[in-house]
Amino acid sequence: MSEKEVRVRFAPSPTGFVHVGSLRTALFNYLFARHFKGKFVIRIEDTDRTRIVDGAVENLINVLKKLGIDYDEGPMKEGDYGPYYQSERLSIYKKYCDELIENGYAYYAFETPEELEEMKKMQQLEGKQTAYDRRARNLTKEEVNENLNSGKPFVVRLKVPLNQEIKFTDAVKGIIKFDSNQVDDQVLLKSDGFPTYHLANVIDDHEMKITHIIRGEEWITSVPKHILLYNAFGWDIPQMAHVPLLLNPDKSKLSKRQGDVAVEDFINKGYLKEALINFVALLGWHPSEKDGVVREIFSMDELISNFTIDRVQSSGAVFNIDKLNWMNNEYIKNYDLDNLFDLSLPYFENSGLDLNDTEKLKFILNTIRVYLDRLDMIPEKIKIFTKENFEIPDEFKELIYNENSLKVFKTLKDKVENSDELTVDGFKQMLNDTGKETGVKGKNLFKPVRIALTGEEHGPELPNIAVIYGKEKLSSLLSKYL
RNA sequence: GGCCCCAUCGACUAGUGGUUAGGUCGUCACUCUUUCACAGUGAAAACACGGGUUCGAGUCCCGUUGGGGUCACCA
Repeated sequence: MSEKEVRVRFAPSPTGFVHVGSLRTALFNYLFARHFKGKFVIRIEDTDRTRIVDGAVENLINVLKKLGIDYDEGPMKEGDYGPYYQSERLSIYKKYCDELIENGYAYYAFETPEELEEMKKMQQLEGKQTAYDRRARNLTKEEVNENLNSGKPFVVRLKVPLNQEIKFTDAVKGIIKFDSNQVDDQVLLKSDGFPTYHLANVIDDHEMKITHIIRGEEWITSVPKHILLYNAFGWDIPQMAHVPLLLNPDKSKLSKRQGDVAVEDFINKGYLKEALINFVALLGWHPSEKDGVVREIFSMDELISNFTIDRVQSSGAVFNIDKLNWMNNEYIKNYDLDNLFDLSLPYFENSGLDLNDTEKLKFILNTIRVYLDRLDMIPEKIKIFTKENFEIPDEFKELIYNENSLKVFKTLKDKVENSDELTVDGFKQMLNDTGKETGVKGKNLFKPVRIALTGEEHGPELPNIAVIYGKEKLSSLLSKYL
């Protein structure tokens, strides 16, 4: 057996946003290709003209790019096996489809959608399984020609051989068998001249020399049709790998009904690409634990070097947003501050803070990053630095308006005003000195100061807040209570 | 319902015949921090069930139950 170059493909249909399930499939394909130094192809499955959404392809490529998933061949990146839009390959499908008919592997059918609907209804009424009853197989050559010549709309259907066992080995599921009698005479070519997924996908995967098909588990039941087609053409069947589904918390197939599924939404909410990739990769896949070392955080390069199909889980994985949040926070805490700042800047807009004062903004970001699960939590977390003329909540009034606190505010204010530049350590020192000089300590020292400065009981480190405020604001706030 | 797939803590998973069944998220407690968070330590928490095979099954086989997917001129 000669070593063939690994070629995998991600074959989405351009119907709009990018589903996280699609992202996971794309990622697995990408990781697999990169791991084996092969090629990652993107092919657009746009054979359903009714579902095409403008700009969907651009959006898709864009999202993948944003997340660091690049491809070798596909839209806007022509390779040796294009075109990569199925809608531009119609003549190829036509050619092969004719071949199938000629060799008796497929046949013309002329039922109208209404007739089919009627048939289905009858089957349901009789309590039978609904499936095409293969009636057009009985048409004589003459009848077929007559229909064709009269311009009657037609489809081409797969002529499924009866009483056969169809068997294949899936790289993640193992051996899977089907009874051919259960397989529908699937439509291969629609009446509008476009192929269905089944025909197009088999032809393209062959023509594009795809070696491994990595896709979602929902495709398993259509594999027999594909195998029949490969056999009819006399082609080699690529290695199949059906990866488990991503699930809602209730274990049903991950859907929009139960929360966000659009990758765009996650990006907009301020999930970092590293976190998204890391998290999604770990849904249904996990490297073996080498020497008992267990890890959760992986860079893209580490994912690539570790990724193999045999480590893919065979059962579905619930999309656990809590863990994503944790992981995103891990990345936010450890990210290079300058890079994180670039990503964060949009979230500082309309905050009232001076966007040109990057040093200050970075300092603020650095003090609040530990609280951020997502970048879009920034506005909420920086409110504390910008609010004006806040009221002291009733429950804290007693703590603020008393003799001790008065002493503290007064002393601290003097120190602040007499200081040179305000620093974290400097303010810490002032606070300590204030405690010593006034005799107020512990909770009675820190809590009133915090509340006087922020109006809130909890928040970031006091000295950081002081530095962010600056001398002027600090002393004017303190003055209010004197 | 037919067909197909799946089954380890609430979730993600490690485990490939001999383990006190390990880790991560989440939960709870304690420590640290004169706040919250972070960090650290610890706790509760799982092999769906029933039969085999075997000296020995979470690991292999069969069945049951449960969950999921799919049954289009959509992908």
